[in-house]
Amino acid sequence: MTELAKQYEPKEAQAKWFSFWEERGYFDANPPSQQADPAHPKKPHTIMIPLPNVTGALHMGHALNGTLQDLLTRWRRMQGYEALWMPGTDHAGIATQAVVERRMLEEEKLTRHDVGREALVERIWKWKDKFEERIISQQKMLGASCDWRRVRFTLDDVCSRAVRRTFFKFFSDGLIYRGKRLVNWDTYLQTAVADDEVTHEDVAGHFWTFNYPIVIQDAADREGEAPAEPSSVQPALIAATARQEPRPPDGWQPTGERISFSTTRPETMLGDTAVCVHPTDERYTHLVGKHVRIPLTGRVIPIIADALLVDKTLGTGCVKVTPAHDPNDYACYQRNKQIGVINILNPDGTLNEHGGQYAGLTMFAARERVVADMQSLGHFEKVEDRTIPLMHSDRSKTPIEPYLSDQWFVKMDTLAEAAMQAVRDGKVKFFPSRYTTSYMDWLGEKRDWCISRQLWWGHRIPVWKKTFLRPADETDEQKKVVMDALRIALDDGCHLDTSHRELDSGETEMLCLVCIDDGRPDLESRFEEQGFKRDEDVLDTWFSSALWPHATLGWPNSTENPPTISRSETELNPAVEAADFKGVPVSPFALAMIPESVARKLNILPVSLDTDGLTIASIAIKEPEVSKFSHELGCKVKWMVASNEEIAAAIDRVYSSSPSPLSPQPSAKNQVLSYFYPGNVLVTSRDIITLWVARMVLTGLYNMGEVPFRHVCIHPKILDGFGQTMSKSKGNGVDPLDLIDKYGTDAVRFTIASFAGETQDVRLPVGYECPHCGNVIPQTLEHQKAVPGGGAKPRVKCAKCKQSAQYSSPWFEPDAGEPVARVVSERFEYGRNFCNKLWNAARFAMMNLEGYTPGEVRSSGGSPESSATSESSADPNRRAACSTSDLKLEDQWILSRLSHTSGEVTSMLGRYRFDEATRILRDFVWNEFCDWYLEMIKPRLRDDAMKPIAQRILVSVLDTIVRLLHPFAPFITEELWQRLNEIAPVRGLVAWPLSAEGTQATTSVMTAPWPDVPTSCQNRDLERRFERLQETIVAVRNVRALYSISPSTPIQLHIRCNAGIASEMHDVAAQFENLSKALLAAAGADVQPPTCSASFSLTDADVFVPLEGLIDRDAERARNTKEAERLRKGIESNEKKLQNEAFVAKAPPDVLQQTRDTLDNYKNQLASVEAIIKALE
RNA sequence: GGACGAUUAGCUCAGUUGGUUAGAGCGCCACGUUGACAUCGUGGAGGUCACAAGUUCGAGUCUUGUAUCGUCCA
Repeated sequence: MTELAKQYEPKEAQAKWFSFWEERGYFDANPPSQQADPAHPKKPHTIMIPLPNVTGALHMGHALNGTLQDLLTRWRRMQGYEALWMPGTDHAGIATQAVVERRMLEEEKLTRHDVGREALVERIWKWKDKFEERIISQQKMLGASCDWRRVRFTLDDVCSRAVRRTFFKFFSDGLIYRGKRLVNWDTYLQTAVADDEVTHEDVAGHFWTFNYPIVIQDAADREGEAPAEPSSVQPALIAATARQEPRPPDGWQPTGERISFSTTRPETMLGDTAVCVHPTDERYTHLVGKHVRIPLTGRVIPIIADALLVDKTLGTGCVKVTPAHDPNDYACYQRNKQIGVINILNPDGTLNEHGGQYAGLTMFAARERVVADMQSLGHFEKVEDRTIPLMHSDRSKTPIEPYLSDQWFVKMDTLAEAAMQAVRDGKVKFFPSRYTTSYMDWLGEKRDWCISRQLWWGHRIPVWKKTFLRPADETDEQKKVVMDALRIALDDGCHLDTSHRELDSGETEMLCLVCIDDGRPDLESRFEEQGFKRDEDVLDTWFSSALWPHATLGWPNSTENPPTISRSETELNPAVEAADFKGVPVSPFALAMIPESVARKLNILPVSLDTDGLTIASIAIKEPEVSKFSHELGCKVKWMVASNEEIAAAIDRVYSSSPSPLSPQPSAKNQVLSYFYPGNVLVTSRDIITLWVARMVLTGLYNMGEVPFRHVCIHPKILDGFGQTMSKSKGNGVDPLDLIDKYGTDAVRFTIASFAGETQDVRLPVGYECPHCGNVIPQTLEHQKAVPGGGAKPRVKCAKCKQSAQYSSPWFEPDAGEPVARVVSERFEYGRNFCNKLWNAARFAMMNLEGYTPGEVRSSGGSPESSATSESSADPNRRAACSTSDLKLEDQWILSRLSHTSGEVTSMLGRYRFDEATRILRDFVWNEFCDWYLEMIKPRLRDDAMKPIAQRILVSVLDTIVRLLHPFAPFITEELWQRLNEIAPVRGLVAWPLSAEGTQATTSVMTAPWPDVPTSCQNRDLERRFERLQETIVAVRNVRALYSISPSTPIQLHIRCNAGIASEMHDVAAQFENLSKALLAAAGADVQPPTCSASFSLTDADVFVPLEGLIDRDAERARNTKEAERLRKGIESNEKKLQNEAFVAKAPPDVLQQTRDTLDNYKNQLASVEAIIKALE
């Protein structure tokens, strides 16, 4: 047994234990047939990770989210559940494609159209591989106990099948339709983006007022005839230049009257199809039904009345209507279809041919020309400044254009209703419950879900289409061709949908849409041979994430378990030679965290894990790979040449050990799906309740007939020090690895868990640590925003050492070789200090376990049979039973508190009150176990006769603390568990055994049972007596502090109290000496205060400390006078209450009694204090 | 514009069905280090519970309004 270091070294523990757990398969969760005892399967516990995007690295939000899930998973695993935490990542359609496209443009000046669909997708896959590995390695550094064999990706084969089948089911059930809709068009990415993917920003803009001339048809020519309806598109009328006002169509003459309207987007007038007024607006009623001419195009459009679109009190009371480019106008069009729709926009955001002379211009350029031209034509009235809400794409950060296009939709009415009902029925519960509202409100709108995206990265829509032109006089031969084409559709694996449209020519256009099910490539080629073309669009990324809870478990495959990655697959590539490698020293922590797949790819070999007291381990690595390696792991490596012998030995060692492949598990049933579905709890943040949670419930019910999880735990968000949400665009993100590096994983996890209550979001002020002097420089908004301008990287200045340094920022990589001020946050010292306290408490315990013998403690009067075993008779300290009467006050007290604590922690975890659980544990360990129990047993540990029982209680309590803390701080607890196993492999007390199996400690704390300390250990009365002891000792310490009496100077104690208390005081007299160097000189009712003593009045006792020559009578009198004042105030307020008849009449009896008791206590204490004051005069 | 939440010590946050003198961590002040731990110990100072009205014997807690901040949805 080596003595523990004085300080906990997180990196050593982290390096050792993660691979220890993973190699032994502790993270694996298996269906019953693969469990140790298939006849008595464990209960499943399932958590599906909220899949992170492969867009980039993890941030604090992920760290919080992951910590809580791992905590729950480890806790349930210890409780005996087969606990699955399913890992994986999301392809994140738009986000990822946008990142890759942007980078490609910046670095190679290439657009996606330059490289083509296939090449772009290939590039994105490479990006995905890189970030998926990085994300997984980050999660492992956090200690994530996911079943890593089951890691899924939303675009992998398993998930793809689920997507394909779901789409097919939706399609066959008529829940998917294709329609023209006004969508949010991202002109940069050239795709529709969902409402949820746009942000609203107020920007400075203008509000122009123009007018259109009223025109009527030439009365002379058209008398008595209804005016010809102008066709909606009249390109022929578009003039070559706006300087010359285009001629109106034949027969339309201006009346000289004009109608004024205001707009923030003048360029859209090119797509106007009407002018609209309020039906009750008397200023305009005479104009309704008449027409205006758009000066720039000459097009004639009607004046209509619509009560919903127009607010007659705003502006001129008249608005232009551009159905193709404004959501409200589009809604108006749907009520007034006769006005038609003109789309003036190309997908890239430039004007199309309907823009006439403005075609090819961007919307912004067109706006300037339109305003100028309207002005020169005399139709401009005025312009004013105004802030206008402008939608921006969350992905490309460019302005959104409302745009009319063909999209795919899912009908939401019945699906949403089922998802709402599940919550109403209590099948899904939110924690905290208030989040139910946002879920219900959003689903209640039942807005159809636009699922198509014009992207290349994603699940391609499995619909093939072909248009057939069917002449009005269709011949049999023609009909046969069509029917032959369709006949092949009569198959199980596909579903046909047709729609017809009459053309002006009299022909019928028949659009055939064929959706083909998963696993039918034969059908795909048959349709393609018939000239059917697959839809170009891909699905909204939320479509696949909505299926996550069942797709990852292998649905729709009902006959086989989903494939897992066998650990043997991650063996190194044997085609290597020693000469290829160089040794690189890294921390063993980093080494242990190298993802296996990276190790394989980069040919990394662990040369040595022996630390030899240094935090250095070596790996062998191919030289050209070093920079890549450094980048992949986000850690810095220094060169150190390992000897060839060392490397050769490492290669031998690695390759001579034969891999042990997991045997494949054929099964006629997908047990994984049936066993682990539905999940228990989803842990997520509130901003995706609608986008993701609601949709998972919906698809789970639709595909599985069962909700995907019972509980939804919504945790707070971590904000920066200024109360802003952390985001890339704000530059205020914090990399959890910076914090882990500085404080250790356990400290970060424990602190993070302490944030997770149910009330509100939490602020995390951070600073930069000066690399020169270690001083912390608080982060400012300027630091967050600073980006390198012209090459020079921004720097922080240290107020202490006056030097400056580059700092970690999401905006830039600091220059190589530069000292970097990393992000730190004092708040994590909470967790770090606690870990250190725990470490040292355990260190102390283990230093005092010399000669420990396992033993039993029975309740008083318990059967002594086990003490009759052969070995116990020889040595009374060995396996000897002792009864609770042999236990000291402090032993019984700590067991009582431990029972209370373990019960509370379990209860709080069940309610997802992580903050409360950490607080309870910290208070117990620090304020009770360390501050009182350990201090009180020190004398006994030095006494061979007293030692055995103290050691047994100490081991049991420490053992329980380690187990209770394991889900919060896995690494330190494993380290302590292993150390404890060396010195005390058998632990536990009979009254409360380690587990049903016995008292032998498990090989890992991960697999130890969750503590269930019997409530019979609790003793409220004893705790109260203990509190009196504590109070007295605190009072004595108080005296010492007041009179600056050094702790080594012995003092005397005279206690005036009743006989019962006096007897107790004598029982614990040794503790007065131990804890406060105070000798109990006298205790009893007749104790007289010694002259010149400092005095304290406690609830049931008066304490006197004789201080001959030390006492400052004035100070003592002042202090006691102050105390008397305080008591008088208390007496006054309580008397006032009791004099209040209404209070006496209405307050409940217990409150009344409590008030009376308090008053009595105050009065007694005041009497004592007054006596003390008198004695001082 | 709607919904939800927040406002408590210098900072970051707890505070249960209304009921003693409103708590914690950090920071601050004083004292202390041969003995598990200075990432420590002992003691202390520090709050009109955002504001206003109401309900109640009694309000940090319940109601209404105001202000400020945040998030989500329009």
